[in-house]
Amino acid sequence: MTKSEKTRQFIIEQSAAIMNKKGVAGTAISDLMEATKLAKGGIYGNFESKEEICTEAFNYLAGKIASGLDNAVTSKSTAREKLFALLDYYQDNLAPGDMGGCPLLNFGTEADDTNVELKTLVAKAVKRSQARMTKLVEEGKASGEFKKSTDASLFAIKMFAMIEGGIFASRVTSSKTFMKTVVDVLKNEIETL
Amino acid sequence: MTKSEKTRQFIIEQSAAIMNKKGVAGTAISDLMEATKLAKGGIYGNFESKEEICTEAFNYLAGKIASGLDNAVTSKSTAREKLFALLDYYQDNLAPGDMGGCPLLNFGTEADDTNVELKTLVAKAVKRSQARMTKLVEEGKASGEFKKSTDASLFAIKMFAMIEGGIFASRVTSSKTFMKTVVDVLKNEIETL
DNA sequence: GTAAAATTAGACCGTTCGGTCCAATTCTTA
DNA sequence: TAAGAATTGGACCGAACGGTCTAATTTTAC
Repeated sequence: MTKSEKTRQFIIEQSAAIMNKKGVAGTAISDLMEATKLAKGGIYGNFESKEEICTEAFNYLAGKIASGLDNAVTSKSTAREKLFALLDYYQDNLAPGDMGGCPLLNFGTEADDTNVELKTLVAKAVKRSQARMTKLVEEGKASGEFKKSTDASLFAIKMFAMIEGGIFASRVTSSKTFMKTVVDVLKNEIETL
Repeated sequence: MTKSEKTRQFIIEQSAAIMNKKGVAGTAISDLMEATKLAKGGIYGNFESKEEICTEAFNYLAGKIASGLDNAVTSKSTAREKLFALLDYYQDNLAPGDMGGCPLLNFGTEADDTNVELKTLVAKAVKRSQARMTKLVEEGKASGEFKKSTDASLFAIKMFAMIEGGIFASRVTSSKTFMKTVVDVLKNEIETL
């Protein structure tokens, strides 16, 4: 990894955290200069535009969450445990107030009326998230843990919506109980699949 | 209603639609000047700051939705019908792509790390939304429509999370099927309360 | 170690930002 | 309808915006 590749990655990571909190429009290049301790030339020597930084920042965050989820999930053996671990990951890493919240939600709500390319990127990440959940339920059906009559993708959609809604409500009300309630409800429903 | 009161209200309404779509940070005063056909003095003669416009814009949108929901709900007689009407309202008015989406979600996700006062305002609106749903379920319990064992506020939290998550997913993926699925799931669950 | 290549600092650019201010206009009231 | 009050247009302000460019520095490769 060459020096400038490291610098580029460093800029992406710092920018991602800031943009996830302040939004893309709310983040100025000067914010990134401050966070990275780089001057303007250092930023624009590695990126063509703010747009590019924003795209890479989202991809970085989405990838980080994806691997975090994969990590949490693969350490478990049953489908039930895997779904529980997935829920715990969302609850512990995306809902708390000190984090920026869910990047899908943050970038998605900002982009949906303003930035077609970013919106498309977020839409794909949403579908991947759903697909991951669907797959876990399917696994449970295949292993005999869950009923064959369970509609995996239907439950995945429901679960995804509740998680994102729960993260939103928890963050805006500054209370983790909201997200906890949502996760508990989902865990109870998983037991009946 | 004096002239300037009308102008003020007009500015709020125009600004609300724009800010709900482009976000607060993404909306410039020049956008509001263009939309209202007013010059800068016309705007700042009626408001102290962009912040104030933004606050009023959110209050306007939240109020509009609240009265829209009240309207939809009061036209029905049973609790089941009222909850269905509420769901239909969200599905028809907040999820479609040509609308700006749910203001709670839009203003909330932007404000939660950047604007404490607005965040507080959104949090209150979230609680009112939940309270409305809780009340409807409670009414159903009182009338004998729903089981006495139903946890009204628990179901309200679940419903709220699913609605907001559904709106988000539908908008970012540009497909109404997501929201439709969520609403159908909720309607089925209401039948079992 | 040195020369060439890549990278960065920071002055600079035109534009746009939120906001002020006063003259001109438009409403209000009698 | 005339005088006074309220409202608005638009020039103006300093600051901040995203982005460019070049000279200086740092990496890299030999």
